[in-house]
Amino acid sequence: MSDLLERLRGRGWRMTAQRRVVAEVLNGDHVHLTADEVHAKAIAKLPEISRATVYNTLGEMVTLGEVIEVATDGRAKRYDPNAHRPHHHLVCARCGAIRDVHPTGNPLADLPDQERFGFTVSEVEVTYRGLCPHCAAA
Amino acid sequence: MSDLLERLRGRGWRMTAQRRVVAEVLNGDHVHLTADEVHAKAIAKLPEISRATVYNTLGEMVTLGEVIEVATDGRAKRYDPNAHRPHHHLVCARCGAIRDVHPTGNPLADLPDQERFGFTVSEVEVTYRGLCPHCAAA
DNA sequence: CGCTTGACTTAGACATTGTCCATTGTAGGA
DNA sequence: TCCTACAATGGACAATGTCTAAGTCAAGCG
Ligand SMILES: [Mn+2]
Ligand SMILES: [Mn+2]
Ligand SMILES: [Zn+2]
Ligand SMILES: [Zn+2]
Repeated sequence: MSDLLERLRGRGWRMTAQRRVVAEVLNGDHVHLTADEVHAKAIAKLPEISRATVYNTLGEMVTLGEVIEVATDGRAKRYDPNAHRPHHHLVCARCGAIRDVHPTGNPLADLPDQERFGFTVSEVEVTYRGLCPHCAAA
Repeated sequence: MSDLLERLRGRGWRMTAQRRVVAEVLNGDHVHLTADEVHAKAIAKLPEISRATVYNTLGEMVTLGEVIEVATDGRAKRYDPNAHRPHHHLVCARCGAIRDVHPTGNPLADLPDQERFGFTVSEVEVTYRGLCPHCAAA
């Protein structure tokens, strides 16, 4: 079952049906759902779950570092349960499909000092864009 | 004056006071304003300019490739007049300050074939995050 | 077990960001 | 100067996200 759920239990969370369902919906690989997509899938399992609870629960998971917020387009944020293995994203410009990718090399090392403007740089986020096999064929 | 304005004129744009003002507001380096920030600055020069016109004009500039849309946070898109020199971004996680940066190396080359899942990858976008000198001092 | 209580959920109002449309205005050529 | 196609405007609407007041319930305790 859900690793995510186990970790949350271990953090002293009160276990409610709503939180269980949100965690279940987020289970899996290459999962990058918007809050409203999570809500829709959650409703299928627990019809009375509210939008506010989905937003609250996702926000808490992010705060705990168990879920990552990803903003690949200028639209809705996406929620990514793959929080414990650093990775980047490959996005289809046409259909929006998103895959986790693990580039070689360290982009942080590619930013020279004189390009840092005195910033303390701690993090880097890489988004590759292109066409997925299906969209490229069309 | 505005290079941007010159290029737009060259593309056969009808020159209106509104378009002139939007182009003026976007003039400069390291400029990454939201649509509503552009609107606020535009109003200071031309009080009757409407929000819809600012959105329209920005959208047209993006379509023409004279301005880039940047989505560094999950909030409002930002509009970047630096469209003719490829670059990436360095963002202060605290105050939101954004600088253009030019990393060495090519991140596209760092994505191995087996990490491409059959995608045709054409573009890569890198966002560095950290603290600007001012925020790091506080 | 069945209370108690503070944490959780809910519905819906509200905020922000962005899009669309019908109407009015005007830049630029004839 | 006049015409007209293109542009600007205000406001309705849509999508996403935040907040609050009131009701509900998980879980620790007697
Ligand atoms: Mn991911
Ligand atoms: Mn830029
Ligand atoms: Zn696709
Ligand atoms: Zn800062």
